[in-house]
Formats: sequence, structure tokens, C-alpha cells
Amino acid sequence: MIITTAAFKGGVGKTTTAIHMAAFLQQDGDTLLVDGDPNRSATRWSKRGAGFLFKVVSEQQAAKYGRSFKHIVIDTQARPEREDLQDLVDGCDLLILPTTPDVLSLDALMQTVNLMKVLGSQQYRVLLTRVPSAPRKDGAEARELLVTAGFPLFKAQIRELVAFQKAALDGLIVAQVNDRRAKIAWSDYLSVGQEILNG
Amino acid sequence: MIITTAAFKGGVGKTTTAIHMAAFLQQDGDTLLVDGDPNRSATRWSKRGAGFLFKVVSEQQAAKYGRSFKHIVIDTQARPEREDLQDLVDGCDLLILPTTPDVLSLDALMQTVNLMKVLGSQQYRVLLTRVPSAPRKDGAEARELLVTAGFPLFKAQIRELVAFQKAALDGLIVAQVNDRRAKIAWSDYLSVGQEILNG
Amino acid sequence: MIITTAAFKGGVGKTTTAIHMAAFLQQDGDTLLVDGDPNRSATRWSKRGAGFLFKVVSEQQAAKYGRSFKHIVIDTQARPEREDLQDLVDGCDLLILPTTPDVLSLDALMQTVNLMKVLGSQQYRVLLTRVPSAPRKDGAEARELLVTAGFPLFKAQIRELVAFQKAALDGLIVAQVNDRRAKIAWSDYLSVGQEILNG
Amino acid sequence: MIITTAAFKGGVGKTTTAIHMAAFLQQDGDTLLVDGDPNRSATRWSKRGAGFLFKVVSEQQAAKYGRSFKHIVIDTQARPEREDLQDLVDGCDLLILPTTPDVLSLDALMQTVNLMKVLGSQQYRVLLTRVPSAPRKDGAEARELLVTAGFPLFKAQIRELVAFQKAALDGLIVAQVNDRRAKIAWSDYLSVGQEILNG
DNA sequence: TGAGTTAGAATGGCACCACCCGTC
DNA sequence: GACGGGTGGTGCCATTCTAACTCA
Repeated sequence: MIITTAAFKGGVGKTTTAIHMAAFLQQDGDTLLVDGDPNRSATRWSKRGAGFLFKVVSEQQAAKYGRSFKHIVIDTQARPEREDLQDLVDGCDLLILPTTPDVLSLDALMQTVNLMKVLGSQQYRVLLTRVPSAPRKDGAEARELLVTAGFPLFKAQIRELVAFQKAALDGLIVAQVNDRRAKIAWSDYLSVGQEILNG
Repeated sequence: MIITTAAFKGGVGKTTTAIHMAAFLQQDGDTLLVDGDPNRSATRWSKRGAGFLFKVVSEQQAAKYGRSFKHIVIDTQARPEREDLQDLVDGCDLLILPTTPDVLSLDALMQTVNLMKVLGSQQYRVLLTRVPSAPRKDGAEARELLVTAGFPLFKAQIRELVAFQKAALDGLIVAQVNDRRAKIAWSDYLSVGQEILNG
Repeated sequence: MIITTAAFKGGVGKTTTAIHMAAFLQQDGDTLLVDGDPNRSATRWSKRGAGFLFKVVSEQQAAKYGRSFKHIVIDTQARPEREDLQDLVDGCDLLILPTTPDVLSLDALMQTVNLMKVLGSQQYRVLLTRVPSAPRKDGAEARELLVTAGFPLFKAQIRELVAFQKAALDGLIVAQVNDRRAKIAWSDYLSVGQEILNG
Repeated sequence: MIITTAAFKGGVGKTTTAIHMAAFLQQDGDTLLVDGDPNRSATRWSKRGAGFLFKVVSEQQAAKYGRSFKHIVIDTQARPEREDLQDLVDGCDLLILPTTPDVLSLDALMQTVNLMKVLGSQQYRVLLTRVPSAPRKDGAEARELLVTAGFPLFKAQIRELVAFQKAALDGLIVAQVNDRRAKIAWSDYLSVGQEILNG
């Protein structure tokens, strides 16, 4: 399975999503994470820690490792052009578009991919990330907005928790982090993964 | 005075900073905000509301309006190349590099602009934005990290408050927002402005 | 079902009524709002916000979308001529004539549509809008006046509340507005809708 | 002196303003009020009472009475086209555009007459009418909005008071009405008049 | 080392108060 | 002059999360 993550704005958890989707798929079989971000965020994340179970390579190395992995996750550079989107969709089994529930991110998302709404939800889906907890209603409001606008949306969403910060800092998967809510954080991405597998 | 905002990662408050610095300078004289972001975030922010006191134009219109304004704020596109940075610095009186106190943002910042540390703090400065409130220590830790690494840093920093979300949603300056903490949010940017004026 | 709103004087809540009747009908099935007002008030209202659940189109587009919607609400231009009224009635299942309980509005209404009183209340009805709260008696007096004059009148009436202002400002249905009395405001239009359904 | 009132939306106090400006000018010399509104609101207002000190005629009679009056006030029909505006301005000494401080009225006003902002404030001015009293801030906010947008605005504004309703009901000038606040209501229009005379 | 507890901060909801107007 | 109602402002409380502390 090939999963690609893309975003029109930084800071929405694109790299975090790519890494944890790779960790999820690794449970099922050997997985390759292709770091296409010019900042090399995923690679540097990986190098801070003891390494992940899955392999992280740059875009240039992707061809070489190509088909020796059961699953591939591709973390693309930010701000794809509208024309690139179709290419991204064609190049994978599922394109994940993470977005935070704030105005600027939603605005950039909706402004750019309105034309994609004709595609089926099998090909791409929007994932709400960094959702603040109650009593804030950002998540619910953003969800309603996106559904009204006709975007295919994951039922699961990713909470905003410090465990993700610690994971990035320590070079770990969030499930391995020493934090009281690490399990909860990981369960969010588990839900996303199961939602993908169950269609 | 010409102030430019740039960032190596989205979602760090680059546009929010540009808009509020323009609002600050407008207090002193007519100010022009040049929206150089391909997402046109500042322009769209402006259009959601009743308009700002300062004028917002695209990069293409910038030359035309050029010198009829006392102050100019330039909101650049995300992810400048390292070579562009010197150009950005040369093209303004002060380059503001906003960053959130999380690993990925700090990582991208420090990785890219280490060469700029030879420049004086008159020419560019880093601004910590979206700083979580106590008991989280992200702000203090990031501050210590940046100071240790030798970056010129604003003493002032911008809190993470919903008032900024409401401002973006309503197309207003945060000071005009109907929110309990709107005054506090605006005072953060006021501090930045005064820090600039006082050298 | 096709509902049309018309008024002989602006500022009586014609557009507000059209939008909220569309929101009411949308609960039952896909609804189309045809914005026939030259000021494009409904369209501009819609565009200020994140969009409504129902679709808003101009009069020119109405034919195209025509029959793919279960319900249609038509917001006509102000000040129809007396002869146009019969056409308006013929072109819909129910013609709603909103009016505020002030002399000038009532005067314009009664002066113009006296000839319609021969029609049954199945075809058109007057809706009192922007009714001030007690101790003002404007609503009761206007109601008595209209009943005496033989006009079919909705038992329900719409209060004058700032929530409606906020809804117009934010591009939302009044039920979604952040206001203490938003629920009350919406219940007024709910009553109108139920009164229509119950004959 | 010739004063014309026009509005892009009904219910903003256009007729009320015309009548009271006529009453104000009558203090200085014989005044004619030309009722150009198809609803004949001013004429009907006049006939409900014992008559005004100034004369009210229809548009068709205007030419006949033409120059035998020192002052003329013209109450035009609602919703002038943009092209008509220049004609309206040319046909009088001062064009008054009354507007209520609500979104829909302000929207219609600003949408239509942006092109007039190049004219001097000697030729037309916007008058805020039906301004709610404290603690509501509608008036102040609308004023700030209009000033920011560059419209010439009367410093004076007309409060929303029942005295105006009673005046319309009884066919009187608001100063003659039996109401506790009638004097206050009249003083609002007095301020407008004096503002006109003092330039 | 791990679990439970407490303090601090921000948000959202609710209640209370002051102000103003209109009616009696 | 008293009363009722809506609006805006302020203050209080419950919720949630984080960090620090305590205890086993």
C-alpha cells in the first residue's frame, strides 16, 4: 500500500502523520518512508532517536528501495500546486491531507482542492490534526465546515498533545514516549489506520 | 520603515505577525502590507472583514504603491532558500523570523539560518509565536535554546490565544475582536513593536 | 415545495426570512435559494460565512438547477407591482409577505395588496418580523390591525434580536450564532415553518 | 437650497429624514417637499395629520411649484441605479444617504456607492439613522466602518426612538408628538440641519 | 519507576449587574 | 416613579491539559 501526505501549509502535522502512518503499516509488513520534504523533517526526526522499525530514505533513494517493501509512505514537500495534486493522487493508493482546525489552514485547503471533490474518498481524505481539547469547539466546527463543503473526512482525528512534541524531540514514535497520554495519542493514529484498512 | 516576515515552515504565525506589525506601524503613519504569500493569506484575511486601516496589496502591485506610504510590511512566501535570506535582509530595515517553540519549527529555523548569526540583530530577529501558557515550558526552553545558539531574539513573545483565531475568522485585528483576552493578545504585538522602536 | 418572499419596503427582514425558511426546509430535503434581489443580499450573506447547507443561486441560474431540489425558496426583489403579485402567487406554493410592525411598512403593505384578500391563506400569508419585545405593544397592535383588515397572518412572529444581526455579519444561520438568544431567535422561524407544514 | 434623500434599501428612515429636513428648512423659509417615492409615504404621512407647514407634492407637480419656494427637499424612490446617482447629485445641493447601522444596509450602501467617494463631501453625505442606544455599539461600529471606507459622514446621527413611530402614525413632525423623548428626537435632526448650514 | 494529587492557565457556559428605553 | 426586557460587561465555575510533587 502506498500512502502519501501533502499539505498546503506547514505546521499541520504532515510529517507527524507520515511517520505514524508508517509505524502503523509496519505492524503489517516492512514499510518504507520516503522523506520528500526539503526540510528533511522526517529524516532528522528519525536520526534524533534510536531509529524506527521502518526505513527512512530521501526522495532520490526511493527508486532504489522501490519494491522491496510491502508498504510505502511518502511525505511530500509543502504547498503542492493544484496541478500536482492529480499526480499525487495517481501515484499512491491514498492521499492524506492533514489540516489543523484553524481558519488559515482550512482556508488554504478549501481554496486549493475544491476541484478534487469530484474524486472518490477512496483516493484522498482530509485528516483533522492538532485538535484542541474541550471546552474548545474548534474540532467540531472545522468538521462541520469540511463536511458541508463536501470533503471526504476521516472520522478519526488527532488530538493536540505534548506527547507528539516529545516524540519529535526524542526521535521516537509517540507510542514509545514517556508521557501519561502517549497511549491516547497513539490510539488516535491507530484509529486512522483502522479506518483506512476497513475502507 | 520596511519590515519583512519570513518563515521556513508554515503555521508559525507569519501572516498574523505581518498583519499586526502593519497595524502597529499604522498608528505612526500610513502603512502598506505587501502580501507575497502564494496562498494570499493576508489578502483573504483582510477581505473577510471590513478592511484594515492599512492597505493590502499583492507583490505585483507593490512597486506601484511603493513610496507613497511611510511604512511597508512584506509578508513573504514560506520557505525561502538560504541564498534568498541575504536578499530579504538587504531589502528591508528589519527581517522578522517568527517561529513556534516546537521541535520541528526550531529545527528548520536553526538548520537554515546558522550563517546569519554573523549579522547584527539590527537586521533580523527571531520572534517566538504561539507560545503555550504555563505550566508548559515550551517558550522558556525554546528561548534558552535560541539564545544559546546565538540568535537575536525579541524579548517579547506572542501567546497562543483563541483571540487570534477569531481575528483571522472575522478579518479583524486582534485588538478589535470580541474576546475576553483580546487586549492581552494585542499587547503582545504592542511589545514587539515598541521593542523595535526602542532599538 | 416552493416558497417566495416579497415585500413592499426594504428592511423588513425579507432576505432574513428567505434564508431561514431555506434552512428550515433543508432539514427535510435538499433546498435551493434563488436570490432575486438586485442587491444580492442573500448571496453576499452566504459568502461572508462558510456556506449554507442549502444552495444559493442567482435568478439566472434558477432554471438550470430547477428540478434537482426538493424545495425552492425565492427571494424576490423589493416592491413588486400590484399586477406582479398574482404572478408571484401563481409561481409558488406559498407567498410570504414579511412586514415590520411600524406604520410605514404596514401602510405600504395594506395599500398595495388589498385586492389579494380574496385569495385564501393557502396561497399567501403575512409574517410580522422585527417585533420589539414587551413592554412595547407594536406587535400586538399591528397584529390586530392586520387581522381586522382581513389579511391572513402567521400566528408565529419574529422577534427583533441582535442575534439576527450577528448572523448576517458572520454569514450564518441564526441558530449557529454565538449569542445568548440565538436559540430563541431560531425557534421563531421554526414556529413559522411548522405552521406552514401543519397547513 | 435643494436637498435630496436616497437609499439603496427601505426602512432606513429615508422618508423620515426627508420630512424632518423639510421641517428644519421651513424654519428659514418656505419649503417644498417632493414625494418621489412610489409608495407615496411622505404624502400619506402628511395626510394622516393636520398637515405640515411646508407643502408636499408629487414628483409630477414638482415642476409646477418649482421656484416659488426658497427650499426644496426631494424624497426619491428606493434603490437608485449607480448611474442615477450622479444625476441625483447634480440635481441638488446636497444628497443625503441615510443608512441604519446594520450589516445589510451598510453592505448595500458600500457596495453601490464606492465610486462616489471621489466626490467631495459638499455634494453628498451619509447619515446614520435608527441608531440603537447604549449599551449597543452598533452606531459606533458602523461609524468607524464608514469612516475607514472613506465615506463623508454626518457627525450627527438619529436615534431609534418610538417618537418617530408616533410621528408617522399621527402625521406630525416628531417635535409635535406627545412623547417624553420627542424633544430629543427632534434635536437629532436639528443637529443635522445645523451641520449642513455650518458647512 | 509508576500512580495519584495538586496548582496553574485558558476556554466556554452561566449568572449577575448596569444601562437604556418604553409602558403603566 | 416603578417595572419589564434586551444588551453588553464582568465575574464565577466546570472542564481540560500540563508540570511538579508525593507516595508506594
